Amino acid sequence: MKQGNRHDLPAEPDYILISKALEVVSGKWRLYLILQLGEETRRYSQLAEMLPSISEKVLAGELKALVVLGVIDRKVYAEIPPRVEYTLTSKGRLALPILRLLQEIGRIFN
Amino acid sequence: MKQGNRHDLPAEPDYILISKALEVVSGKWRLYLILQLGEETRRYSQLAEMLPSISEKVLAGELKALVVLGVIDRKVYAEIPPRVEYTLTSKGRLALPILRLLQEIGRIFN
DNA sequence: CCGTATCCGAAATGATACTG
DNA sequence: CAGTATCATTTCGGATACGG
Repeated sequence: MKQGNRHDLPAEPDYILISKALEVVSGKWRLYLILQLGEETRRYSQLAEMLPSISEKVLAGELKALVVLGVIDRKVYAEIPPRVEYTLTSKGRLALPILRLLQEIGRIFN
Repeated sequence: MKQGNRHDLPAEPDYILISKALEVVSGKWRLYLILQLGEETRRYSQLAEMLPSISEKVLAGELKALVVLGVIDRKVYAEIPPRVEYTLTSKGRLALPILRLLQEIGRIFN
């Protein structure tokens, strides 16, 4: 009979976790958006300038998705004209170093 | 006037690198495929079993894309019946630890 | 055994005009 | 300023049948 099955599974990849990770980075702009934001706080218009060729619909949609995922926070100021600021959440800051490492992958295969 | 502009750019994310990195991981199955393969050598049919719900067209397409990217090697044996084996390239093995880290991102946002 | 060819529907992306 | 609404276009994933 089997005894002591520590290490029985050779760290089999978990599709659920991978899908969730891909939600965070996937899309043409999502990862780039997170990396551009970094530890800073940025207004909507600043982000729009940083990603020159993204359409408004897509930018707004990606930001909304990242808020829902818990990657970024959205703070609205009741001013005129309106001001909306985006910042990484604590989870987002936790993930940031790993996401920065992903750029190394790009370097490897370039 | 400005002097000594080392570090003028605060490590601005490079869209080219990021795109390349996303090519490696993106798609519903690509990252999962790499992680399942790991350091092993696997036949086409073995990979097909590991990803039960992937269609043949997509599996063949993803494998071909990963070969072109330089992530995996494809080795054909002139036997009957034919045998085709896939293995990570040296670049692929270099990238593997980072790709495994990506699963942690999934854990963070679960 | 290891794919390719074809077709289809769904999803992602984008251009543009408009609004609180 | 910070988005939403609408429509057009492109890309993706999947089912299935067939080929070397």
